Amino acid sequence: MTEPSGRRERKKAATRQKIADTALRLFLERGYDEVGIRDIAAEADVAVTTVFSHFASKEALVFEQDSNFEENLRGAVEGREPEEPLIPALRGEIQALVRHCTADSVAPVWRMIDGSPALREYEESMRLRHAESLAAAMAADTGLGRTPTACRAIARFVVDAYSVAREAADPEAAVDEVFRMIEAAWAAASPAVSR
Amino acid sequence: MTEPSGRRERKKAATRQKIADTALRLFLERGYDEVGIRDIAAEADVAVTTVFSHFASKEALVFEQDSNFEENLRGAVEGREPEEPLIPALRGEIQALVRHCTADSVAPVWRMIDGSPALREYEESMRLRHAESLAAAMAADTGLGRTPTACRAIARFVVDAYSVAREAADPEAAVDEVFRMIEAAWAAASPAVSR
DNA sequence: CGATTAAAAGCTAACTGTTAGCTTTTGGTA
DNA sequence: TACCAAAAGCTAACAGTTAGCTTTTAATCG
Repeated sequence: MTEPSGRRERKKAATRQKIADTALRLFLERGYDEVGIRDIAAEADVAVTTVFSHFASKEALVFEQDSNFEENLRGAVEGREPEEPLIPALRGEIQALVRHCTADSVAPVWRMIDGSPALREYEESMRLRHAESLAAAMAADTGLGRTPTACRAIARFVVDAYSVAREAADPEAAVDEVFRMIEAAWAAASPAVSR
Repeated sequence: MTEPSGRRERKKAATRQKIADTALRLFLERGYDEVGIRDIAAEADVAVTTVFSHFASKEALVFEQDSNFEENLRGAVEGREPEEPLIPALRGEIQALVRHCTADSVAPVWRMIDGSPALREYEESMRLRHAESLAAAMAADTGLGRTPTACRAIARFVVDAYSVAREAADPEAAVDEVFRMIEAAWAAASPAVSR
């Protein structure tokens, strides 16, 4: 029960990275559906079980870096200045995320995702988990003065904004458009307005 | 290319029904994860391939009757009186659907669904398809005067209302609460208000 | 240093949902 | 009756995933 001095963790991380890199490369070369787990394992020179000890599923191989989506959203709620309004903070976060996924450097990856129903489904259900986490963060902020139901609804709306924007012709404008709607919904959920 | 006189279709429907009934019974008896497709096929006395010729997946066996969710939503948009406002019509539909799934008679089924991550995911992705269909119906109604992006967003919000309400303590009140927010969002998407 | 422990990786073999390919049965029609 | 096409069946496989067990190896301790 002492501090591990690093090499083990580094090797583990290296293995993980090698698997992710190999998988992504093969996916882009041959197409997601054309690459099996056994192919990835062979090419990365690891056992199949090792792949699954690092990634929960085949789809997870594609979204390995996006684990900070959730954190970022929660952070936008928890780490904002006192009296800084919530919705614009969230809009900023979503705007940044949308900008990030529409960047040219990752375009092939997103084209692949859009082309695979399995990956689209996986992404949506991932976003749902993010929405639940966001709702929890909002519900924990007592200063907001909204019901848990309103928080859950807004959290979903925010994640919807991301999804809708990604398939819009002008994603950044779409984020603004949807957030104007969310702002209104948020205002309508204020206790002063309801009834 | 003549009119089939019925028996064939009746037998087919009977087979389908028998499979669905058997599956649901086994699921409720033993739990969703404890029942395999091969078990269902054996108990219903059909081949495994027959199960899949009637249902696209194991999860679909659970949601066999819910195919009208989509129709109902589309119908609420397309089949309403001229000048009848959209949002209340949709609220009525969602309210009816929520009431339907919280009825005592189907409670065990929904308890089962809530207990299985696979089923919850499947349901959510089903609802997403419904939202897309709803968005298309809304976009087709030229009288609404909203952008396609706004339609897509509202369609998702409406489906969110259903999901949020289902997990709320008082589902029907939650529908009303979320729809007050949706109403505001819809108003904010009006061309007159944007900017 | 050598002994020990536990994490990480490997191997094999299976399970489960799903599909392809082909044959048999059966209702409907000419 | 002969024939057609839909429905159902059978076998075998594929692909993702997991369980069970063994081997390697980084880190710790006597």
